[in-house]
Amino acid sequence: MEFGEEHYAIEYFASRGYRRRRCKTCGKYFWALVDRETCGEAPCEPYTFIGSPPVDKPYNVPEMRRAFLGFFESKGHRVIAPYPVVPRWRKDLYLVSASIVDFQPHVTSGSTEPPANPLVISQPCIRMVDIDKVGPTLGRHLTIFEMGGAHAFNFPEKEVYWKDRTVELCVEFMEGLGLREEDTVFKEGIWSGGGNAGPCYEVIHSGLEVATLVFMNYRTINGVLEELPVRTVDTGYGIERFSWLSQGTPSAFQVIYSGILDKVSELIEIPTLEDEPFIRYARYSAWIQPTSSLSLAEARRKAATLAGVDLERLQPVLERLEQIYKILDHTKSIVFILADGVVPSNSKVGYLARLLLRKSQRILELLGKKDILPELAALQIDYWGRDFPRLLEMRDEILELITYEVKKFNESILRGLAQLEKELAVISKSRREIDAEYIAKIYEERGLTPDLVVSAAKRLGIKAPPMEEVEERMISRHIESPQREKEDERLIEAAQLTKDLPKTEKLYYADPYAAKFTATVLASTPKIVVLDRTLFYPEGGGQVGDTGVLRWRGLEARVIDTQIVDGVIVHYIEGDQPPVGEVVWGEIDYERRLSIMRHHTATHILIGAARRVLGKHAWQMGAKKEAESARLDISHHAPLSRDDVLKIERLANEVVSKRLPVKISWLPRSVAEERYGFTLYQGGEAPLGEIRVVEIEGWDAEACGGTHCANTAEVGFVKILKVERIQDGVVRLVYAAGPAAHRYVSESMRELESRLEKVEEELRQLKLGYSRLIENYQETVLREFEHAAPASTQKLEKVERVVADLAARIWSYSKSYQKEEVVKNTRIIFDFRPVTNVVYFASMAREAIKHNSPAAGLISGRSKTGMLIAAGVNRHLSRQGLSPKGVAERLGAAKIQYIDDEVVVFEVEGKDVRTIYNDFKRLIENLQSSEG
RNA sequence: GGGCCGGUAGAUCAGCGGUAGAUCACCCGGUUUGCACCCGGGAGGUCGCGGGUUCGAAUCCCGCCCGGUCCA
Repeated sequence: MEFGEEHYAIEYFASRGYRRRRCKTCGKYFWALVDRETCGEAPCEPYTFIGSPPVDKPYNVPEMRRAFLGFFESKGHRVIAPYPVVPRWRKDLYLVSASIVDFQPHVTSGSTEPPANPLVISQPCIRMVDIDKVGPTLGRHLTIFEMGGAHAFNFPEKEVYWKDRTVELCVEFMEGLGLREEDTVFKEGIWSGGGNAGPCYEVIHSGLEVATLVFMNYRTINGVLEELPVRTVDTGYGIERFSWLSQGTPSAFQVIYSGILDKVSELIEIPTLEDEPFIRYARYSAWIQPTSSLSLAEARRKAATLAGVDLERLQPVLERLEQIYKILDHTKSIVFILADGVVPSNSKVGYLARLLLRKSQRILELLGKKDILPELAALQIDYWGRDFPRLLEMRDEILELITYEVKKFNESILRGLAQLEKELAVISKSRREIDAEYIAKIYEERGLTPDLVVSAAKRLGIKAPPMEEVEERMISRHIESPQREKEDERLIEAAQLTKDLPKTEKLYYADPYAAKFTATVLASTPKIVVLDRTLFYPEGGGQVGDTGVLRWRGLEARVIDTQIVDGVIVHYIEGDQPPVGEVVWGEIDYERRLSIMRHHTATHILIGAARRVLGKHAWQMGAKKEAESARLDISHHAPLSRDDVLKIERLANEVVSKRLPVKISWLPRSVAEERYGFTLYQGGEAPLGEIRVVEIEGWDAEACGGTHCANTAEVGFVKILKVERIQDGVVRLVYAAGPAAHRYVSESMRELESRLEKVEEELRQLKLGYSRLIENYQETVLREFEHAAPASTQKLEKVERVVADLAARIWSYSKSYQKEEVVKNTRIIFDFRPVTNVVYFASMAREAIKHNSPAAGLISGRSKTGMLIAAGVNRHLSRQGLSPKGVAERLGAAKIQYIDDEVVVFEVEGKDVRTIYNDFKRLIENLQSSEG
């Protein structure tokens, strides 16, 4: 693409006496007041501002920003507050890379009014493309910079200004700084992007490109230029570059970060360079342009040679400085990105945040300062937060995310290194060398940077290829063809049918509670029906399409799904096919729709709750609202704790019970953004035109096209059913609302109950089995015990102890005794045991009465001669006058086998168990009543 | 969204077509009691899930799930 001279030869230049020339070095055309052979842009010429700034006085970045905004404000532009660096209003970009991005595509396409016209903004922009050049080029490349954008949008009915005025304003602004017009060069250029294109001027001063003036007035359709209805003046003034120009320091970083450099140097030593050679080198730094055929080292050497400085002497200090510059730049980018609620992850913008963090952390580790990243970030937040308050608002969250991410990174590296060393140990036995391919593979698989792999290899005495070769290898691995997107076949079919049809009238917005309507059939196939108007909500914004029925002349079609194609709503049907022109009577599945609405409103309630519980970094990453349940994906770095979930659920239900009205309003985009902020775009980019804002007052406001309850109370009840981590940095909540929630809760309770019953039964069986097992063992021991009479007293005592211990265990584990009842205040415990033994029974009785209240125990068993009984009376009970001896007498003991303070074991004859128990019980009852 | 790597005992990992292993942690015994002790013994595994190939699959193939990583 090329634009002829006529696109650049403007009235302004003619009247001022500018001439068009061609640069001897780069061959590009430029316009200038005075005769010159080259365009003047480095590297056609070296920088001339370094060491001798052409601006009246030094400006730091905030000062230059104020000067810029102030100038254009005085020229009738309204100052607009900067937008976030993460463009949630569009999905084709991860980061805002230019000020015009703020107004694309809605304003530049003409579908929305700009917030002001003309307007001026200083927009922080982030570009990752030149990340590897940041540092060595001394500030010409940055990942984050402020683009001073003066924009005018020219509509057919309203012209604001075009090329002449744009150039005039530029010249005037620069002259205000003391930059003489004679030294300024306007280089012809072409700008294109996003299907739009136009001519532009690159504004050069003292070798540096300080601004670009773009005139966006074409779109390219199949390579052919076509005029746009809205012609946009898109100017970008490099705020940092103007500041640099005004101070003439060797590097731009000295200017940009002057406000924090002192504090940074307390954390990490920043070397100083002998001024003279560094200034000379810096003037030629534009020659540092590493490409695939020119390595960074070679580019640096070239600049040093041209500057006539000894690179060998400069290099060690220079390299350290470059690393520090990188850190300064990257940490600023990080805090801006994180301030907009990005959570580092392994995909999309989260990955870019992670990339910056990891690159920074690696450099710090190489510099021996692996712990200071959060502190550096804090310095950046506190400094830039003065001009961008949202950094301060997010301070704690940003630092938390950074600390967490660094921790994860360290773990990942450690894990990777352990693995690598093992592998290398094997390699060292045979080959004793690794190749670039291997190093690249390790980086891709485990994230270990080449320098880590090489140094690990060297420790083991393995040869590694030079870095250049590795870098080349890594670049070449990524030249792969992009994937083609699969289109939904159903939608293709629908698109053909709907191509020439008018947009469907959406009845569901007027009254989301309406269920019945009539409409005329505009098109139909056996599978698809298009009506002139409909109540059926088409799938969109994560809300599923409606189902229902269409009826006419006694015929019927079941609507199984609803979709929208370019504004035309398509009903997918089963059954009869309505002819075109037929008036049909439609009814949506009302209960289903109501449930979906409850789920949709619940989703808005939940995202508000999540942001309050987890932090402002919690953004909606996706959502789906169906009839049975809904799900919401939110960005969050850590797994959700049970407590987090409970809090979110509780907050959500509080909002439900507060009966907050859900208000719907249609607002111009800029008004909505100003009123509600960019959290509007939870659901991603909003369609062009006015924004439909769904607001739960004091809680949540989102751009949303879905159908909602009129009041949060209708949601009824929100229950989170499941929480899962679906991706690094993203957690998913699955939940249900209203009757659907009730169904889930009651079903799961029923299931829980039946499972509990099973478990209890199993436990009972297990205990029984266990006690039976012990008892069997017991029997063996007891037999031995009985036959051991002639053995030594010592041995006998030992066996007795074992028996007593076992009895206690059986008692405490099984607790499966026959009966427990409380008579007045006394607990009576009764058990029957198949195995009889005096010691065993005594222990059992003793266990039975271990309570902090009056308790009596009765253990009985059938012995060879009759019944063996053990009775226990604990001290709480014996205080009331009942002694073991007394019990034995009253129960008719034939022979006392054992007795102590608490327990008595005796034999009885001719009585059954029931009688003995009743006697025992009466004994205690009488005792009580006589006491009372 | 795509590519690559991985998922085997509580932890870290080996095994990669023919009876599931090592180290640490755990339990028992001994030894020691200046401190990642040592010695002997032991318990612990639907080899992520599902399907296929095979006489035979942790191992090969396909699909899914989970984790890591790189890229957009």
